[in-house]
Amino acid sequence: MSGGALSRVRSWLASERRAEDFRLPPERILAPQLGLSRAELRKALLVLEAEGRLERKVGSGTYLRQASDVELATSVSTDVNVLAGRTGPLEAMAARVALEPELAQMAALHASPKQLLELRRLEREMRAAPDWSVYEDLDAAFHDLIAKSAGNPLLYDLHRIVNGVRRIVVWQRLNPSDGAPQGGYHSFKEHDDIVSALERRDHTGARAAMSAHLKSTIAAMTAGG
Amino acid sequence: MSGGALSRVRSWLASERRAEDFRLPPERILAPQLGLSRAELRKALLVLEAEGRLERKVGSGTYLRQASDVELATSVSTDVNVLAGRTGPLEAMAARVALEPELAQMAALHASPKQLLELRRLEREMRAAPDWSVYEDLDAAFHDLIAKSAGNPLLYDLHRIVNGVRRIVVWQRLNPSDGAPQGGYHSFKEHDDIVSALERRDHTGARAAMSAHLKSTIAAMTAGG
DNA sequence: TTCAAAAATTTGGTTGACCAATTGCGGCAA
DNA sequence: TTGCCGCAATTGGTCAACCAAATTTTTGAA
Repeated sequence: MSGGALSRVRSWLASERRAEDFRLPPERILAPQLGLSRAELRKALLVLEAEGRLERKVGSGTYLRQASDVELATSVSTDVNVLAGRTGPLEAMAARVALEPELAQMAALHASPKQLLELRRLEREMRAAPDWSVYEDLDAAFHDLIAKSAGNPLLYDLHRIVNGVRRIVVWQRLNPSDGAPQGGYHSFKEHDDIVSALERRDHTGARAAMSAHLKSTIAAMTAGG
Repeated sequence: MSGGALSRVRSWLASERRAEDFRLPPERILAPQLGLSRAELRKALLVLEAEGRLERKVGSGTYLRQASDVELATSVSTDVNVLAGRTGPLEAMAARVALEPELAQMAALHASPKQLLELRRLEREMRAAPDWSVYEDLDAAFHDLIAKSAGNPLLYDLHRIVNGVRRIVVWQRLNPSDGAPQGGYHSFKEHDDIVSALERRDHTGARAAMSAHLKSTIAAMTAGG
């Protein structure tokens, strides 16, 4: 299926806004209206049903689900590759600057002792990473655990999207022959500062340490580092 | 298609982890392995392809795409109803507190003159809203436009998810007989302050005005307002 | 023996016929 | 007149046959 049928059905849905219990015309009628074969239409409907956008009942019809609310977000692509494709490194960083200081602040208040131990362990393993790919895995896990420790499920989900996008953007720039981060790599001390602030339960310190870390990362990126 | 075929294929993929260029067995071979008809398997593969998980090439085969990165985000639920179901009002506000001051700051730098005129128009219409449902529509559009004006596609997408969740959470609390916002409603002045700062291109002022607006909203919520 | 073109095979994609589930209408009994 | 049941029509779902694209093998010429 080319994306054509799916986008055509989406466009049609957007132009045919109805109440949330809107019943679509039968497939055999809608398909020719949209210039599609019934099979093509069915594929698009299948994807939309899997997205939770529609409900299809044999013998009854196909119904739109809670259109006004679902539309608001279902047009948001969570295909991380698509998001990464339209996100530059600095844009990804801007999203991190928005989310991660807030998450660090919340983590200082909510992290469990076990989570703090794990963060300290990850911080140490990053210093010993044998190459950049291992370092990046550990770095993503480090930031993911901070986000999880914050205790806000919605913010955690948003962070996971951003973390996924960021990883793809970073992988596009990594040269596998670049070896490993050296001992003076700026992030090592910054990660230490973050974990120390979390351990002290210093929420403003944790926020400041995370902001400093991200700004330092942006500076290194814009310096071509 | 019951969810059975799709989840069966997902489980099989999870147990058969391979390198990112993993080529799946041909449909005619994999279907009987999974106890599915070829048609059932094809529907599951279609959904997974739409999610960006797979790439299917006629005459060549079906390939897994960047599993380690895609997995990071595909387990994130973007069904706004599901997200709303596990998000309380204060948690939704925490997500807004993280995102919207940053977006307001960026909007002050990037908004077009046309977008500023539209924001001013929305701000005025909100003062005249005949009931809460109209007010909420305008309010969502107001915040959506600020997010769009910021010029960062990833942050805009994140905001749309949050805005969708927030709308559902708010609708659960709205009593339709509550009438309309009164003339002294705190948000009226706060929206004015935000738009004024944007018009002045005052990015720190815009950030502060948005923060104040959100804190005021939280205070009203926790006071039972 | 090697290389290029043609043929055969393999793979995912489409189609019309038919199947399964639901709805609505008409007829009949109380 | 009302309620229930059976049947036909309608709706989405499945299937085997066939189609389109890519890959592999075979053939023929140099």
